[in-house]
Amino acid sequence: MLSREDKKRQTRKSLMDAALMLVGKGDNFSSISLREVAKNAGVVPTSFYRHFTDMEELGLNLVDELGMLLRKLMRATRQHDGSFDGYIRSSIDVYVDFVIKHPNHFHFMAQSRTGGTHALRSAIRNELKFFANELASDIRLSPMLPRIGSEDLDMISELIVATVAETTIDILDLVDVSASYQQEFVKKTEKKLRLIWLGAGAWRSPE
Amino acid sequence: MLSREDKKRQTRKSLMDAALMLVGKGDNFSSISLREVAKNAGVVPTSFYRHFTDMEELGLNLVDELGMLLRKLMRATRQHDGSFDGYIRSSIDVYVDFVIKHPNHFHFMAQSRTGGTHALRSAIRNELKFFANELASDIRLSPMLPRIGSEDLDMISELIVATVAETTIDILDLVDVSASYQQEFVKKTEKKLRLIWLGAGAWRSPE
DNA sequence: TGTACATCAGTGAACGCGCGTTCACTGATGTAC
DNA sequence: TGTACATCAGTGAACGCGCGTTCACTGATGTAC
Repeated sequence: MLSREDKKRQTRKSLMDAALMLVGKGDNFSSISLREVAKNAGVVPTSFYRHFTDMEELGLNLVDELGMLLRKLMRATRQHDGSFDGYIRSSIDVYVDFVIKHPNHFHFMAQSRTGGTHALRSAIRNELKFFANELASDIRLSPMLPRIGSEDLDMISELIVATVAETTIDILDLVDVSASYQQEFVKKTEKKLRLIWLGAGAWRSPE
Repeated sequence: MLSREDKKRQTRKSLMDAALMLVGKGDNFSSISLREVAKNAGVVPTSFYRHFTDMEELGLNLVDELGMLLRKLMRATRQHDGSFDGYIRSSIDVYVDFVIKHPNHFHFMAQSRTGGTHALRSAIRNELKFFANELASDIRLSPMLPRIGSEDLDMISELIVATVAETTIDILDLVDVSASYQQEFVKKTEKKLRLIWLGAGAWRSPE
């Protein structure tokens, strides 16, 4: 038997999942109604208030969930086999699989990053900033770019994260497209990151 | 005296401007109501139907307007003074000024690219594709990257446009920030594009 | 273990409001002669 | 130039609907003794 607390957690999860499902279906998070969310969670509209004060608070909790996913993604990316040549390729493969596995979260992220309330936008910006910082740390600890200054490493990490973010928008629109086209897309993305990496290798920070 | 046709064009413009204004104010285009738009255009809601069948059609016309702006931007960017070293820097300056001058159109673009209806998203994707193609043509006609294959030039142009698009999101959030921070931001953006350009210079297309 | 009471997640009725859309209309502008 | 008619952008009333939010409630779970 579930405790009262467990049941509450479960309903809360249902509400968040219902919102994500509606986003995945094509609705914009900013125009999803509280009543629609409650209905899809199998609960009466007034129950919503037992969990969130409004849709924005639910959204902020979705950003937290997204943050946890991104951390999971980082761990997965770090478990590459050490061969540097395959590093970029395997990272992209991991990333594409990850986005395809959690499309709704990434739809929500892409949407709310540009179209959410101020609080939502800045919460998402923070997550992406964190991601870029982690990437910079990884590079810093590796022997890959020894000559780059710390500030420039941040710049490079931001550039990589931005490129990945742009790619994500395309991946999400790629769902209903042939497998061969998907493969071509992954190849092109790989080229873009290799080119950035080439530029980073040639980059000289001011002394 | 204005002709009936002129007056109609004027009202139509007011409706589109009203929608843009609401987007600039922070509302999401996908949750702006037809009635709100009509009210802000100084017209009764039913008048809306004399001009557009629904908000999506108005949005598609905003994309057309955006397209014209982007063409104007290209022309402005091409009028650089020929010195290559300053090319990237002056392009960025032109771009930042341009976004700051038309913030509402760019807010609309950023928002609807990820959060609009299918038709809106693909209309915007086409505009960006056109922009990238024009950029690729310019590079192709210049002596800047003679060794790059045509397909790879497309890839590089896409990468540049994607970076600019990401930057745009930041510029739009930069409005209420100190001028010195803005300057620092422009410098960082310049570095990113220089790094891509460095990578492109080192890139070797497969024979 | 059993009883009496407290907690509180979820209910259901009700509210006032703005929504998109319909319809018949008005009256200024445009056209034909 | 003047008259008679056609066009059509904009009006205003009306509709049914889903919205967010309030409120008093119910009844299962949890706690104290």
